[in-house]
Amino acid sequence: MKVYNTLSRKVEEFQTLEPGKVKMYVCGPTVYAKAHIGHAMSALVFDIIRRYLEYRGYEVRHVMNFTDVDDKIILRAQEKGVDPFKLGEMYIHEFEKHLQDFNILPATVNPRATREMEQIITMIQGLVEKGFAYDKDGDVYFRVTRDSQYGKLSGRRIDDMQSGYRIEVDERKEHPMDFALWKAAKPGEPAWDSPWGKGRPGWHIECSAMNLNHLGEQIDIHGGGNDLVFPHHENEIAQSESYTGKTFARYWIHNGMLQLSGEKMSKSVGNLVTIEEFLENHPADALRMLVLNSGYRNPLSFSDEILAQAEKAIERLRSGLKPAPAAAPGAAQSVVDALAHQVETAESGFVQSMDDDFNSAGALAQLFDLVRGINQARADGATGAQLSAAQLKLRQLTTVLGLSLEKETETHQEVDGFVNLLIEIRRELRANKLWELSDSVRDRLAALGVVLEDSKEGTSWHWK
RNA sequence: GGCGACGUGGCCAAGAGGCUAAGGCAAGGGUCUGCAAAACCCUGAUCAUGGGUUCAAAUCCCAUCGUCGCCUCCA
Repeated sequence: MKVYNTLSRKVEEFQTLEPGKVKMYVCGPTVYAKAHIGHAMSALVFDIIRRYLEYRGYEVRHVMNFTDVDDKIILRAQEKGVDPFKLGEMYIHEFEKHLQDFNILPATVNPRATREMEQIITMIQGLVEKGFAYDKDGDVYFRVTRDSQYGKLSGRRIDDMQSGYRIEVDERKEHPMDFALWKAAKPGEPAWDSPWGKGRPGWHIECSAMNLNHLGEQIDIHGGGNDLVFPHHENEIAQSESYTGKTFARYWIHNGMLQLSGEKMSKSVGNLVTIEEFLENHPADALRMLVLNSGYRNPLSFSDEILAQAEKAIERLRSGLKPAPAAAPGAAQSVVDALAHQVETAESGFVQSMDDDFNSAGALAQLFDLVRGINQARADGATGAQLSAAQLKLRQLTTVLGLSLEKETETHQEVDGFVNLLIEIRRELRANKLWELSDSVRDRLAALGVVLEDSKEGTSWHWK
C-alpha cells in the first residue's frame, strides 16, 4: 500500500509501527455551531480510509476528538445565554447522529478536551520543565524558537512567517509565532485549576494530549482537513515531539476542502450547507459518492448538478444488484465464465486502485465495470444463481467504500397495497390494449413519485 | 508579500514518462418494448497556452494566463 504523506510531500510505502495494527487520529470539529457538509466530507474520507484498512486486514484504532472548549463556544454560549458545556454537548450529540446517518463507522474513542484536563496540564508542565514553554501572567506559551524542527510539516520557516503582516504582535510573547498552551480565564469563563492559575487549554495541546492518552507516544496516521496543516498540526508536532522526544505521527493525511461555487465552504465565508439541510434533500449516499468519485486530496466541487450526477451514479450501481427474472432461461457457460473473470478483474483492480493512496475513483470505475458485466449476463439470460457470486462481490466491495445502496425513500407501507392494486388493474387494461388509459395510470403514478417498469415478467415499481 | 495545489470530452473526474487517455452523468444513434422505463450495443477529448528535456510527455523542467487553499478561527 502506498500513502501520500503531507510531511514528505510524497507517496510513501505504508508501514505500521506494529504489524497489522493502525493507530489513527483524526481531528474532529469544534462544537460551537451546526456542522456543515465540509465536516461530513472529512469524516467520510477517513471513514473510507479506515474501512479499507480494515478490509486489508488491519486492526484500526481510530480516535476522533471533539473540541468542546474554546473561545467561540464560550462566545456563542454567552450570546445565547446558555451554559457552554451544554451547548457543546448538544452539538456533539447532533454530530454523532449525523455520522450515523452517513453510515460512518463510530470511532474507537471520541475524547473531549474537557475530559482530558489532567493529561493536558501534565503535558504542559512537562513542556515548561523542559524549557519548551514559559508562563506569563497565567498564560503558557510554546517557545517555537526552541524547536529546531518547527515548520517541517507546513514547509514554513519561522523567519519567513515573522515578517508576515498578518501576525499581530502580542507583547507577552517572546516571539510572535509562540502559541498558547494555556489561557488564563477571564471572569465568567469556564476554567480549570492549574499550576498557572485558573484557565483553559489552548486549541492545539488537547490533540497532543489525547493522542498520548489514547494512542501513545507514536501513531501511524494523523488526519484532518488540509486547512489544519498550519498552524494546528504543525503545533501538535512541536508539542508532542518536544515532549516525548520521539517522532509523533508517521503519516500525515489531509483531505481537500469542499468547494461551493468555487470557494471553500466555511463558517467565515458563510457559504455553507449544513448537514441537516443536506440530509433533508438528499440521500446520505450521494455525498459519499461525491467524495468517492474524486481524489480525497483535491478540492471537492459541490453543486446541485454534480450532486444529481452522483445520485444517478448510485442508481447505476444499484442496477447491478437487481435480481434476475424468475423465468430466466439460464446463460451459456461462456457468459458465466466471462462474468466470473469479470469479478476477479474487478476485485484486483479495486485493490490496486485503493492501494494507491486510496484512489477511490479508480476503485469505483472497477465496480461500474462489474455492474456492466452483471447486467450483460442478466440480459443474456443468466439466472439468479448464476449472478449471485458477482452480486455478492459487488455488495461486499461497495460496503468497503461505505455505500449502503439501500433505497432511502420513506417507506409508506400502507401505500404498497394501493400501488399493487393499480398495477393489477392496469394489467387488465393492457391485456385489453387500452394503451391510453394504462399509460395515463403510469404517468400519473410517476407524477406521484411511483415509477412503473413493464417487462415480460410483469410490472415492477419503485419510488423515484 | 511568503508557501502550496490545481487547470483532462458539455458536466464530475481517474491517470503522473511509452499498452486503444479509466469510470459516472448528460447527449446522439440502435436493440428490446404496444409505447415508455430499465438493461444492453455503438458514437466523441491529445490533456490551459507557449517554449524546452527525451527515442518517447497529459505525465519532467521553465514561462505565461486562470482558479483555489494556507499564512487569523476553520474539516
